[in-house]
Amino acid sequence: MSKKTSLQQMHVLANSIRRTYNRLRYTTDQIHQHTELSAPKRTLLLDIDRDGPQTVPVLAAVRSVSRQIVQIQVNELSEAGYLIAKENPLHKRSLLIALTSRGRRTVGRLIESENAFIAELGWLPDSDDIKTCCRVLDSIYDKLE
Amino acid sequence: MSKKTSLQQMHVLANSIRRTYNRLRYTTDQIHQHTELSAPKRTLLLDIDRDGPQTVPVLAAVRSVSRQIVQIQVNELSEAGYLIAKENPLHKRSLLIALTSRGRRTVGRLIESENAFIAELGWLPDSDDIKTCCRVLDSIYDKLE
DNA sequence: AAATATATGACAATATTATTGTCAACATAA
DNA sequence: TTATGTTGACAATAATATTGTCATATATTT
Repeated sequence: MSKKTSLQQMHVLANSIRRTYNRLRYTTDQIHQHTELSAPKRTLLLDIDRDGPQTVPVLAAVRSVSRQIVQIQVNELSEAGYLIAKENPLHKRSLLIALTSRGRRTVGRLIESENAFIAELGWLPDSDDIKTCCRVLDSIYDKLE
Repeated sequence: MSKKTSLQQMHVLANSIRRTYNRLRYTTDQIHQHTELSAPKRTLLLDIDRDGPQTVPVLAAVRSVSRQIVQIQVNELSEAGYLIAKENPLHKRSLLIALTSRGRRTVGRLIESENAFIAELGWLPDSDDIKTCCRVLDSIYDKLE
């Protein structure tokens, strides 16, 4: 496989990532239309649910966006009762943003709704292929850090 | 492999897609910082370069966004001399949006810059893995249509 | 310990992206 | 031909995001 061809493959992959991301966002927007949660806010809740309480600057770095916009989203989600700032043993000023019990219940419902949608779709990619896909995407993410 | 586990895998994959997409956008924004082209505009140019002239409604559908915002972006890119509307043999009113020669040169430079970045990075995923990754992402895109 | 540099959260101003809704004119289908 | 749908233009608005500033707390260096 020539280097040129691999480069071309990467452009094709980047395109697939982009359009699949957009369609995923569109589809999940539809699924969660009745909630007050936008795509970035759902992402924040899901990230914190999966990876545990984190500081705002860390959440921003993971998402490759400015810390200011994450701060705003976190503040709004906190006001709405989904998130709460907890003491950070490693840093007295930068608090850990955690899910409230309401936030946890909401994340549970989000995941449930998406699972129901997938079930209705009646299709999933091959399990090993999913693993490969995650591995490739995560390695790209890591290399671009 | 139980159904439950596959569902969980899908959530993990969705997360990998989202964060890799965001990092790709951030990185390419850096690479093309000196140009006047935002990420959505670059995407439009690249899409038209790869798939040929298309109508605004089709470009919007592929991207899962409203036709109005695509119309605006196309109009701005046309004013800037990157795109031009051409007669559509299949539809007298909905014109085909095509690259101008300036647009083609610009796309060439975009791809060149990204290739140079990848070269500097000195790393690419395994070729077969890229193929698998594209296949999985494209099948998800298709199923969610 | 003191001085310096950095990080954080709050706030403001602004830009960009995107949605929704409307309209007139045209195109397509019945 | 008539009915229906599509398209591009325009407007109003919302959401997302960047950039910059500031005061203060934290971390680092001397």
